[in-house]
Amino acid sequence: MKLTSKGRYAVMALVDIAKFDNINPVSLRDISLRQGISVDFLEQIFSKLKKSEIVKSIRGTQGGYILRKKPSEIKLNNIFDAIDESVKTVQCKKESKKSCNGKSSKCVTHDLWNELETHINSFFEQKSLEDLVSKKESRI
Amino acid sequence: MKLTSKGRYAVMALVDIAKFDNINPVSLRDISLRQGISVDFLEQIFSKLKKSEIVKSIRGTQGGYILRKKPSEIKLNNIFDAIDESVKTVQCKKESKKSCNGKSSKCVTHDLWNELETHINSFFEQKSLEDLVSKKESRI
DNA sequence: AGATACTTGACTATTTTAGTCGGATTTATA
DNA sequence: TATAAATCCGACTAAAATAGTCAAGTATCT
Repeated sequence: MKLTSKGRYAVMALVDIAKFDNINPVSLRDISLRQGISVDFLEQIFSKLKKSEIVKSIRGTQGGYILRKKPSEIKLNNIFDAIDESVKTVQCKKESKKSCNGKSSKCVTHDLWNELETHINSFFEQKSLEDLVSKKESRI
Repeated sequence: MKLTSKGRYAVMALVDIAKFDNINPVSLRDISLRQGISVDFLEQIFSKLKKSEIVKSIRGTQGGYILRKKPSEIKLNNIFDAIDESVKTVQCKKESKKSCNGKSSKCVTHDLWNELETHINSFFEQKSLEDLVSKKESRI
């Protein structure tokens, strides 16, 4: 199991924006320079973040991106969902009851993977951008 | 983040063995038929499980694999470590203090990923094969 | 001897990842 | 109004990882 760059970058970029107020838009170029991520790649990521209404874009000179919500209201799972990088432990989502791996009976570890998925997601659901900006480890 | 087939299969296969006592060896062919995983692929996986001393092999007719320890002593993290499928949230393992993503300062989300890794691993460290064989949800 | 099963290592097709590239549109400002 | 700075959009691609397959060998039981 590993985290993809896209997921890591998305969070890094949003933390970067959150740190610089939510009044002035932050350009991808600035994020690129500060975080060391290519502008082209950031564009791809932000296209999705925008569709999911996590950020708002302002075009033209002096443009950039602004968070649509307060940092405390943006949870990590919102971010991962937006860029389609959510946790996937099993393939059989559609016909979860019928077939699992081509076998007719539910696979022996089916419940386990669901549990794992829930466990990881609970982490993402608790962490917000705010937790990352203020490095106080507010929750314990 | 997603779980690979190799990881999923490894656990499925070991649960399968655990279910059939630890006295008679279980052949890969049997596991293959019951779990729907190709024998060739299982061979790859078991080669590693053997190296990590999770299973013992018995060659020849009526041969197969046996667990080396009690199901309660085989934790999921042992399995994932064995097949080299552990959780990886950051690349910068070696020089964790010096550089992160090519930048000189520690990246803004560095601590976050370590936390995530710890969180996921704690799940793997608690779950043993026994928990999966006896579907009683012993914990809680 | 023959069948069964593990052992080993190389090979491969497909998919995913991690970007890059080109061109278009929008907008502030000089 | 021209220009520069930005977002927007879609196609493209090299490299790596995934998910196996394949072939040939060795050990062991009957």
